[in-house]
Amino acid sequence: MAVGPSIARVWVDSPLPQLDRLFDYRVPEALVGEVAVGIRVRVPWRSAGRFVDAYVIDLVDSVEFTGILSEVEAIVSIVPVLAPEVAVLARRAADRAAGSAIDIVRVAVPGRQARVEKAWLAAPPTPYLPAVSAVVPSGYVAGRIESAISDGGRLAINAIPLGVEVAEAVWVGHWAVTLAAAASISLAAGKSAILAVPDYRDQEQLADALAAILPAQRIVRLDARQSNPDRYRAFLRCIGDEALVIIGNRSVVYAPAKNLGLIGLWDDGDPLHSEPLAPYVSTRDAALLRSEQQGCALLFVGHSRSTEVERLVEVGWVESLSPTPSVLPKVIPTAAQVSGDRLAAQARIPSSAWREARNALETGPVLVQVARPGYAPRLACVDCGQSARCLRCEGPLAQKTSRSVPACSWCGALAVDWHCDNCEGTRLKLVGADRPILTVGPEPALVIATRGAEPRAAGGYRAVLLLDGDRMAARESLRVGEDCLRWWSNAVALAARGAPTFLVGVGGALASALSTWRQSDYARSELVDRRRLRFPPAVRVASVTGSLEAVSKAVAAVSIAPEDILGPVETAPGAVRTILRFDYAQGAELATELRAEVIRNATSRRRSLAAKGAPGPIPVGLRVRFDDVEPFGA
DNA sequence: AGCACGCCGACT
DNA sequence: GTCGGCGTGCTC
Repeated sequence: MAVGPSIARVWVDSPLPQLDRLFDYRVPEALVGEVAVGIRVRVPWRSAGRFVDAYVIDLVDSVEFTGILSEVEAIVSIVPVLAPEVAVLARRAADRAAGSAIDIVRVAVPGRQARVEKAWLAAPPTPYLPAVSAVVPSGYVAGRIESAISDGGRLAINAIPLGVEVAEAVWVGHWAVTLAAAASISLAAGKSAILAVPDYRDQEQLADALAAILPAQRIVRLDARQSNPDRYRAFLRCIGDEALVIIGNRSVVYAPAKNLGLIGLWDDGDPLHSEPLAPYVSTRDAALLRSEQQGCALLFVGHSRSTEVERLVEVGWVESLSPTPSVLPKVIPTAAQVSGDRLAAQARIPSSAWREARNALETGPVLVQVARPGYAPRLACVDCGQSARCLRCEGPLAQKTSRSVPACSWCGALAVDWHCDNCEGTRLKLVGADRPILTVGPEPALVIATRGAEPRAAGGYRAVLLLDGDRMAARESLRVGEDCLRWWSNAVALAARGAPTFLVGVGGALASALSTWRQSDYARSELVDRRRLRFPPAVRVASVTGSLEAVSKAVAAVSIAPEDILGPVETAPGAVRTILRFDYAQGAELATELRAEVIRNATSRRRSLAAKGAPGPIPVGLRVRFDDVEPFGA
């Protein structure tokens, strides 16, 4: 007779903070041996006939709880979707952020799809997968990346700003090749790898780079763009015995990877890596926690360096690695000398840049990066749809405002008497953002793209113009410098080897950091400033939001003194926000105390049902957000 | 969230 | 006496 542990300890699937702990249920005779750690079950809740979903976190023989235990009602699925190490990670990440573990689990585990699950369970257990041979990463000191992966090391890798042809006419950034090679090393050693990228376009590149060196059966995509069945199917593939490389956007960091050997993050400074759902744990922080917990390697790869990673380098947690030999792209800041050409001066483009871009356009694609709103809609011929070009210099036409006469973004010439050079049409229309273009060919083309949405060009662009640098740099934000450097650096990396990039209208430290390609130095000096000003990531911050009474009460209840209490300021009608500024060493304790306040607020808050007739202010709960940089304009 | 428990004002 | 108001507390 099979006897198993008879008590299941579960996390119930509820957003209520006061329920974020283990609840014990007896495993009925009929389910002993079937109820397993990591599976979803259904348990009775509060009163007869009511149930909630729950995850089995532990199976034990005895329990401290002295009341009467209820029994597990039913098994939702026998698949252990919440791996023990992911449960531990969820607990630790939630604790650090004063949030609920189940909120992390909700991000980590996709919804069940019965049909998909049935097919997966019916499939033969782990078909044999082709072996993987390790690919040596190119462009870095021999053995450095390899040893980091085998020793569970942590590196901040400066990516090589070039494109690589990984298959016939398939070009990707060198960064993708580096991460793919790293994954192959891990897989060859029998360990899985998780690679997280900020967005879909990056994921495409990474998938291309991986496909070139790994069997398709070893690659799993797990991202938010997938349909629920696709996502669940991909998720289930991770729960096997074979080492896989799992790629996706931020939630992929919680994938149930078998025998995890490596976590790689591309462009950790991209705001898409920050989680908009409570408890707002960024991919970077989750990766740091998980790599430490599981002893796996951790690679941050980027063309520029975030201040957060630079801080980790300075405290010695992460080691910086630059390409050997160094690769220096040709970046020409053109802040001071504005063109002598009268018309080009109007558009504030130096004539040298203007001339080179024009010449480059004879031989191949040219990229023009513009700031997000304003310029972005392109002008096209009403009749044939071709993009409108300047009659004088072939530059892109744009409208400053909806009322203004279209003008050339390069030479400034007004597009009066314009005609289409394709069909001789004379009318222009604004074309909104049509489907995003991911790639362009090697033939001459003028590509105008908003920052962060630049297509990659086969063989690289012959010239790159960073047109709205001054506009981007003028934004009022704590992170404006590192953001600009990231946007520009990523665009620079799309240029062909030796092709020029012109940074228009920007000077100073930012321009020299870009032209000398020393983003780490910039991050370091930025961090010096943040230390002086006591801004994150030199210090940590947490925001506390809610009604004035709730926030005041919570802040007053904190026993340890943060360095600073800023606010409260009104952020919405009836809601205020206070910011606590504190040292890293205080983080854990502060999180614990604020968490207790959130729970206290949730359990004591009562709506005045008397005011039914009069719709009073919407009652707001107490919300705590750690490392919230939004108040700093990020 | 819901839902039961519990302790004070007008009632068959 | 007791029916029922909704503030308070709990969920294994």
